Amino acid sequence: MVSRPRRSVYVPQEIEPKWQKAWADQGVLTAADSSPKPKFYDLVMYPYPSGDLTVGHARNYVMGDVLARMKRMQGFEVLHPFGWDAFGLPAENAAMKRGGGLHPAKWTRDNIAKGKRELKLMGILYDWDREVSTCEPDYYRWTQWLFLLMLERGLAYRAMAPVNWCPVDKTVLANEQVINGRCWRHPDVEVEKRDLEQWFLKITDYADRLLDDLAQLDQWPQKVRVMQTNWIGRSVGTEVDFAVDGMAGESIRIYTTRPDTLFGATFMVLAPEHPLVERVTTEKHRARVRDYVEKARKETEIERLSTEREKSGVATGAFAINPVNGEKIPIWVADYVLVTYGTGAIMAVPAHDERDFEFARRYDLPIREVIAPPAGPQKMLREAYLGQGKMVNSGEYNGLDSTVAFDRICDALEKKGLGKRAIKFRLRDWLISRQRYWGAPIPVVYCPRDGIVPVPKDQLPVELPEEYRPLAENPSFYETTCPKCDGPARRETDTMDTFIDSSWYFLRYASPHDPAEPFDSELANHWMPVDQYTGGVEHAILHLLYSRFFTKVLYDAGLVAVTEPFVRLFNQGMVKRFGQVMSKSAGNGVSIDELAGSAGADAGRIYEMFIGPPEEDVEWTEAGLNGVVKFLQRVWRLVLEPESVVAEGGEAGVSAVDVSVLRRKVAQTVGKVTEHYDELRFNTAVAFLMELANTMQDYLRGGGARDAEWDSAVRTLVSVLNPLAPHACEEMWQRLGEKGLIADAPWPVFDPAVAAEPKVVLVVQVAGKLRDRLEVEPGLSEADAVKAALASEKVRAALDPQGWVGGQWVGYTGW
RNA sequence: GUCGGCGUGGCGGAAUGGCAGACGCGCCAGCCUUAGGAGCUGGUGCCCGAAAGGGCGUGGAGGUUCAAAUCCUCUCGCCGACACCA
Repeated sequence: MVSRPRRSVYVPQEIEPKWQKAWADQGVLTAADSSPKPKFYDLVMYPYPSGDLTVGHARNYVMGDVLARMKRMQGFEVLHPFGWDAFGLPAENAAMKRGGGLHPAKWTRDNIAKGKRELKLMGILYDWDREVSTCEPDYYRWTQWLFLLMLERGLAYRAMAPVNWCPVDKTVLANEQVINGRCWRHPDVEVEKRDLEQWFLKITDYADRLLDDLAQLDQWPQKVRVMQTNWIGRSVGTEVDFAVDGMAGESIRIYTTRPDTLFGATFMVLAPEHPLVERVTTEKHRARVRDYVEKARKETEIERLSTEREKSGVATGAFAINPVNGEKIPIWVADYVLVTYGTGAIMAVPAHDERDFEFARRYDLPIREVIAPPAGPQKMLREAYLGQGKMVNSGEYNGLDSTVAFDRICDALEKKGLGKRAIKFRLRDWLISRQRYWGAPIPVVYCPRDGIVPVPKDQLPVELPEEYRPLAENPSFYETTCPKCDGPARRETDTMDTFIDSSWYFLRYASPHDPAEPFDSELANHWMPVDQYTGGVEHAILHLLYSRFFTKVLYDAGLVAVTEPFVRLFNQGMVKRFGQVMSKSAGNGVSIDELAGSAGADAGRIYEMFIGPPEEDVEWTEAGLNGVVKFLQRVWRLVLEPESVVAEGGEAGVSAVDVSVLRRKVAQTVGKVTEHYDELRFNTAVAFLMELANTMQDYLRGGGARDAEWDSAVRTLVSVLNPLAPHACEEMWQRLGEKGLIADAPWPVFDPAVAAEPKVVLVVQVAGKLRDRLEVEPGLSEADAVKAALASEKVRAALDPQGWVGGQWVGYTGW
């Protein structure tokens, strides 16, 4: 049965396509590079074109769109671009897994087309003229160019690195593709560790700046800044040389953050990969040490780094001399020491380090306390004491505070040339080589005569061959000539990590078609920095750290004027359904087509904003969506058919909303909604709009005239609702007889004088308890307020018999 | 283990030192009816009460304050990140 609307009813399907076309035809969100208006760069993290876009993914795009539309109405020239992180393992894997032999390029481009259509269906406006796709040669040409820039600046280098290797596929795997130590495609094949020469970027050169500049990012979530701080992991300590006993000239350099515990070192530990292991090991211990090192190398990274596991190690038979007291201490090899951090060797102070303590207990090594806790020396050493305290068992330093001894010991070591202060970072250089087809080829050539030769910039891009097959097995790709000597040479067959593609895409948007350079510096400097960057918290470290690194390198190269790319960062929550993150593959996704075909894109947009706080994960429900549909329908009627709102038979007794209340509510709503959109507090912004609609309805019911005041209220409601529900608002705007698009209409101006309440409620508390509420003039003096309060029967009753608390006025609320 | 976040009605949530529960969902009662997955009115934290009114109430226990969901200490629970970085 078809329900028969008696009035013109809001039918989203009839209006949404029409306005989407109008916006596209009029280029509504096309950003002009030269505009007298102030710029606003509104960016959302571009996605992998994985083809499973749902209303869940659309949520953060809607956030960006609401802001873009408001900023535009407020008179900003808004840059709101979109693009595709189209290269990389996810695209390639998906092509292999789901595409049934489909070429990654075809698969990717098809998904881009699908995704683009769906975003338009949601009414999200991007400047599609600026769309970038990282897998296209006119994009990755510049990714390669930037790699060469890194190379020129000494920031790209080759080095041996242990990597995860799948013996069946004959390829390196990303960490994410190693599941329980096995290849994701061959669950019965264990991944091997291999040493391979790989390309790295020297992000560690920028560790200090990446850390220090976090302080400027005061509009980033605290959480992300803390995560980056921890990831960079700056520590202050000392390097100390321990001579190897009986081996003249041989010494082991260690790094410690606690030189004050030097007297407590009772053994030393080398990482299994430490180059001195072979040399210091005595004949008697050689076989056991070799076994141990061999075993350690076979273990996966995950096993090696597990803190759960009991520590293991072997003695080398060698001894070292503690430089502060001449003591002979044994040298061990143990895999709890990492060759990649510090110097790959440590002095072990079991009394004051948990890990050394555990190891000493296991192998029955001595434990000597050298820092006494404030409560005095521990009689029974049951656990390591990590804090500061008075020095004991430390020769001339005894009795000093350990924080003082720290510096004295460092000074003494430096004077004798046995050590020096050092700063270490946890951050490692960025391994960017990927043995994959679907990526930007690293633009270098290996020449037997000239060695590593960069491909000249004017010969870029090094294009991916059409044929989908490993580059290292494709002679027509790798067989080439040396750009220097013209002799036969071999191309690099590794491609770049996709995080490189995404480390600069926000700059390409400034001049996406520039044929001569990655971006036009002048335009980049015009649009940068990004004013609002919205995306998932899963990129808190990787993408955001890499982008910051790239920006700083480009700043140093004089190509951009900013040192930080993103002024304000926002991490939105995920949309769940039936308790699980919404996705097509999980089978709980709501597609954008479904939404547009039922409740409509506008209701979907409002619902995505109203569903909960933007940073929280939220649960999608049909009931919640329905509530928003009803709200939109009510607005529709208020705006277009106010006569239908007043029920037949009059509305006597309806709470009176007179015109001054209406006028005030409208002004207050403008103020609050503007503020809350700006702060991305969309859920409460929607609530304010609902309140306004309720007030307007009450006004009509109470017999309010549909005069100029009403007309103004209606237009204001439509204007401030527009960023959330742009199709419906365009339609209402037109039907109201307004000329032009509401997308181009000016944003209502907040007038605090109109918004001010003529009367306020003075809430009187006595001894912390609410006693009365009085209607008073706003801004009345303290004395008058007290007087008014004391005039209240209820207040006086509360005061008696104890009297006025403290005998004085302390404050009031409800202003 | 370390760091961080979060605990508020039946539900999503609002309030960031000053009226707890805005707004919405759901539910209850009623109205209207073209009988709908529609619209409207009123109610809806808990307890006592016919009502007026009173008491209690933001995971728990203390504390600071005239005043605490909000600040502090401890504690329980859930979630997230990092996890041998010397």
